[in-house]
Amino acid sequence: MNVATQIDEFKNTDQLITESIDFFVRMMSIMGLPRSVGEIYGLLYFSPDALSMEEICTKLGISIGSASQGLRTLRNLKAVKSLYVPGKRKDHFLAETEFRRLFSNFIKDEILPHLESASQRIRSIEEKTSKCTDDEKKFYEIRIEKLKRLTKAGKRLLPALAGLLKL
Amino acid sequence: MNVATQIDEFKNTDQLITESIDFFVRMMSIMGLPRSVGEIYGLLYFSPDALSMEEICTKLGISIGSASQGLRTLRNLKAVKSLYVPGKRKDHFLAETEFRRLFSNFIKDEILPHLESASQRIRSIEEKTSKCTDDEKKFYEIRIEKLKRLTKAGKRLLPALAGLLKL
DNA sequence: TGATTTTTTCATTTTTTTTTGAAATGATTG
DNA sequence: CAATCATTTCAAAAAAAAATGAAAAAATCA
Repeated sequence: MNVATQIDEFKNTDQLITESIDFFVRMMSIMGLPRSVGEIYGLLYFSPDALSMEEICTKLGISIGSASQGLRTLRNLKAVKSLYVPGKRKDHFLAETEFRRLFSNFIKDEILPHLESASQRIRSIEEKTSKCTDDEKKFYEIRIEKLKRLTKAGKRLLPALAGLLKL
Repeated sequence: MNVATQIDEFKNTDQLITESIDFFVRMMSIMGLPRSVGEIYGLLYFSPDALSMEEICTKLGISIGSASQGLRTLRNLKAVKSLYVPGKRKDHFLAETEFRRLFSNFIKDEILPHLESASQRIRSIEEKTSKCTDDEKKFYEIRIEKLKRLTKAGKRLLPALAGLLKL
């Protein structure tokens, strides 16, 4: 294999990783996660070998602080797992490729808590209608009912959504 | 009705609106929409009468720029409709309370376009594997297949999700 | 245990997003 | 059609979010 071919192949894998990073940066940003989180996951997703935090920093050109925080986020979502590599001291990370689990964790951690507190807030709104006139009450109660149905539907549908992702 | 009662009732409705704004600011922020958009929708959701932009600015203490931009966003999502009020020059706004439509517009406008461009990006990733060795190719192809299934499932499930929201 | 390496934390800086409001544009009225 | 009022636009300011990296903490080794 000559040098030119080596360079070609290097560039090729490199471009593939770049596209992967681009893909996941956008996907994670839809979920409201910072750029660095998408970059790390995108890098790991197409890495055959587990990478250390240092390698992640070097390859992505991000700080150790970002890498540490980003890996924590991904670990919490169960989107990466750390792997013991014999003879090496550093932790090594692999992408968890089951998106179903990733999304169900995202929904559980980031969305459902909001829906829970939403239910409380609706109850608090409901109390505030007690002193209204009957006409006002009627108007408010219809809207409150809609909010209740919305949160109920959300709590029911969102976890089901993750379950449907049989990939 | 004495003054004390009037004040009580004013405060009561006021608190109700405050809670409503709080509710929708959080909900819209899950969808990645700015605070002001949630504020406007929260105010309109519990307003029996259509409000002008000026009234919205005054009641929320936001600038006309924010109100104009926020109303545009909400109009695009079909989350508010403007109403002609006879004898008045200004436009007046009412909340659209069918959440199903609101979410399906959100998915259509904000999520599906990303999924479309994701499909293209996956194709681009696929091309980059052509020069890899067979072993590498095998590894990459499995992951690419997973990405394809993910975007396919997304395109199928997300619109269905909005349809299931029979409120 | 003490020395060395790795990881986390968090105050500070940088970047990005949102808001503001004055000027431009558009709409309505007499 | 000129005058007035309403709305949009957009450059600049303010606020919020994310990234940085040095210091602290934790883990590993000999």
